[in-house]
Amino acid sequence: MSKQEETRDRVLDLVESLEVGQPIPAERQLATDLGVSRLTLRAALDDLVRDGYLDRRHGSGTYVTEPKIAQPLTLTSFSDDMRRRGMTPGSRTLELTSTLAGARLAHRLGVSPEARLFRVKRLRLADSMPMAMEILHVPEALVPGLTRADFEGRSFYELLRERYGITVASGTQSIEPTVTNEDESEVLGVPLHTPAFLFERTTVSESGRIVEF
Amino acid sequence: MSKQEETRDRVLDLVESLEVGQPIPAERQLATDLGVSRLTLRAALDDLVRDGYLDRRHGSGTYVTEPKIAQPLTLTSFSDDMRRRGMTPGSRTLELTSTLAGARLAHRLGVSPEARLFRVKRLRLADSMPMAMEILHVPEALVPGLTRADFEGRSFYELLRERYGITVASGTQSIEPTVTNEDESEVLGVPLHTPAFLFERTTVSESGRIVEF
DNA sequence: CGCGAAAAGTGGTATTGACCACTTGCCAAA
DNA sequence: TTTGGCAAGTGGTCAATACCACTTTTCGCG
Repeated sequence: MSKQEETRDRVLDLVESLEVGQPIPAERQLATDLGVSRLTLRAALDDLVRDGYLDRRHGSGTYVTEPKIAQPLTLTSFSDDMRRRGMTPGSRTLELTSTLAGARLAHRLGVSPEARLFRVKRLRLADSMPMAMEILHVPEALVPGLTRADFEGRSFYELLRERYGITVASGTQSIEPTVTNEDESEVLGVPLHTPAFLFERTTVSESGRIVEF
Repeated sequence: MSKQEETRDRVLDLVESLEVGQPIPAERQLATDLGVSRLTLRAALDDLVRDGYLDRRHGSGTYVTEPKIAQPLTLTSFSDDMRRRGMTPGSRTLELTSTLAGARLAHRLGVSPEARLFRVKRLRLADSMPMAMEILHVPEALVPGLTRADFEGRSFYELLRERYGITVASGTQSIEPTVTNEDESEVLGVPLHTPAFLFERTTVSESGRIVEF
């Protein structure tokens, strides 16, 4: 964890504790508060601005932006979406690990930071062409005994319903532009820094439990 | 012109004078050579790496990459391309100015740096939706008396043929990913830093003259 | 009281110096 | 000759400082 990344997270915590439209402390002030140089802080802020959390105004200050909502997309699975476009969906599971939730994810999922989560990294295919990379976080308690094979050839939502009796009730999805990093470029087979979209989805089950992030 | 941009251009000149695969001087060396700080130089190099001119290798050096060729796209105009996709093409001319060629453009177009060029900035539409922004550079000598209206409602290639008797013989096009800057975001009506593709096209007329960049 | 200039505070950029992480190639020891 | 480690050179990161450009606020002058 580089100092810049650590700073980014610390600032993000601060940002989320503020109201939308409120300014964050000045760069010089915040840098000394966090014990880092202004350069490092600025690099961290650059990230947050790029990710849409903050808005810089030269000569004025840096402000918390409204949460990115984008389009309130209809809640569909990737599988459905691709089929509608006349393509054959598929997926390949790159990684299925068990991790601790940690502060951020725990907050978003509404579980204890010590709760264990499945972290699933999937490559989504359309007509056998890599289309997207997906990272799911699901509390282990909700889907005990999940295995890698469970993800092949079916929608995750179907799996939830048929095997665990969990019906998806609602969800919100945000979408933001980004560019692929090295790892992503490799698995997707595209050049470095190919533009891509980052989807962030939170799904709530019928029983009110947050299922997926 | 900020120092960083100026540095970028100077390095780009250097890069284009080197063979593909050759390393450029070390950052510390190059920075003192150009009389700028290493940080400034690095910011310039970041740009060039992002644009695909250079490849950094930690602990080894920074190397000139192969020229971006992408797909040897079939030579089509935007108009044709859109029609093939079942959309109605259109364009809006945002800007039509007369400029001096300058060193870089002169080299690419094979004209004198003092030659005057038309600089045409067009917004390309598909079914009235902004799809792309296009900047053309055409030597004035080739298309005397070009006006803004000439660009509306027809392909630029058709215009060349019908009015000036210039038939496009061949062309090369490269494509690279980028994100929109502030100006582009505004005219295209998309959020800042939306991923986009940057097309770079050089067109050669039947008589061997380079027409467009 | 109104208004314009100045001042203070903000982000934007650049410099210098230092240290770390990684790669490469040389050279001595086996 | 082979091999291991070490040293030099590279890009990657961070700190401290300074100055510039812009915005907002303040305050004095009319």
